[in-house]
Amino acid sequence: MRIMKKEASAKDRIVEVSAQRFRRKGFHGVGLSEILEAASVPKGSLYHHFPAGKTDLALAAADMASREMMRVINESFVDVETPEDGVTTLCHKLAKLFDLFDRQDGCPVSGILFDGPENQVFREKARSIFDLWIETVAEHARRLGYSHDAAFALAERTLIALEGGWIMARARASSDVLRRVPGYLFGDQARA
Amino acid sequence: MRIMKKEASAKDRIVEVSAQRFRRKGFHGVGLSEILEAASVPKGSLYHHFPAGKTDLALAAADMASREMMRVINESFVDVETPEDGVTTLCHKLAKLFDLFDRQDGCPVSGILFDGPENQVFREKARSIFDLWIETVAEHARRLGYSHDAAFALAERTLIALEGGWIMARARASSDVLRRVPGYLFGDQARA
DNA sequence: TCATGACTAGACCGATTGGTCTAGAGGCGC
DNA sequence: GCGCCTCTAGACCAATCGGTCTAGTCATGA
Repeated sequence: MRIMKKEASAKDRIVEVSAQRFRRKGFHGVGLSEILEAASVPKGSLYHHFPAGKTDLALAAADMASREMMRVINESFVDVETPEDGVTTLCHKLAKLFDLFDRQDGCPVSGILFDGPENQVFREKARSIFDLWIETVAEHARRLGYSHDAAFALAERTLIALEGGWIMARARASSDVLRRVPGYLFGDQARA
Repeated sequence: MRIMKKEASAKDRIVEVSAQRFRRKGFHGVGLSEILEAASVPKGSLYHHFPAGKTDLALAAADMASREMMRVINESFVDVETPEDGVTTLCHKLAKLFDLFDRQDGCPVSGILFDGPENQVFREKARSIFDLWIETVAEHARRLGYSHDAAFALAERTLIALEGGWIMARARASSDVLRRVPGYLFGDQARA
């Protein structure tokens, strides 16, 4: 077993690069050769760490992306007094991240898992990750006083809007629409 | 020039099959061979009608999908008295369509155009199609009494929620969430 | 010090990819 | 009948795909 990781293990490098590339071009849009070259890892290493190949890699990349998203969600709810404030912060954080990645990247989960093989496994993975995100937001809302059902509704509403906003942002190569999401979720300007 | 189209021209068949397959598996997830076989069209015909090959095909498929979406939008606003009613009908129509296609298909535009080549053309196409949809919904809202800005906000809000809801529906292989969208857009249950 | 196992390295493979090219089928105007 | 032109038909191509396999490196534990 390896004791010291010099900088980042080959395994970690592969997963990170994969997540990055999949996010931008989707599962089938990236070849293993591109990933391996960018990660400076030979093919043998890939199949040592991920015996099932590209499929394993995609699942691992999705997991990593999910963990990052969880971190962003939880950070957004630190020191806020209302769920609305937390959700608003979350939207702005994601907008900032979107800008950081050249305004080109989509949601990692949908990018990785929806154009994959017809594989039921991929769909199920996407479902469980989305549910995890929703449940996490909902828990914060409950902690801040929302009822069980209202918290779930707020959380699902939020993630729907974020995913949709993400798509729009990508089409326009602009994060503006993501920043408008809190207004759409909570604003009262909805009436004529 | 051809006078009579027997059933559907080879060109139309290719586009239709392409749109169908791209929706489910994304641009890179489908091979030309699969499309050609399903459409019963030889390779020569494809490159006669679409000299630029798969790229042309994707753009044509996106256009066709967009036209279908426009039809659904316009149908949803026939004989309704408020924009809210139209949007609600639209959500339910899309949910029904989603069920019709085995609960597996994503939004055609994002599926076709986001995992395509890095190509700026694809992104721009996605943008213009989404803008068209939003503007169409907005026009209906204005016709039904909304102010210019309020109509745009409602329309953008709606399409964001629909795109996001579509993703969630796909992950869960269930259209339930799409049917909840109107409640999320207009309901007053948002408070704790 | 040597054997072991984790990991690297990349040559190699068949299959499939998108794309090109030539040949010919068939309807139309003359 | 003839020539034209649109469209069909599919053989063919290089490139790339994901995946396998063998050889070798290297740190570790006995």
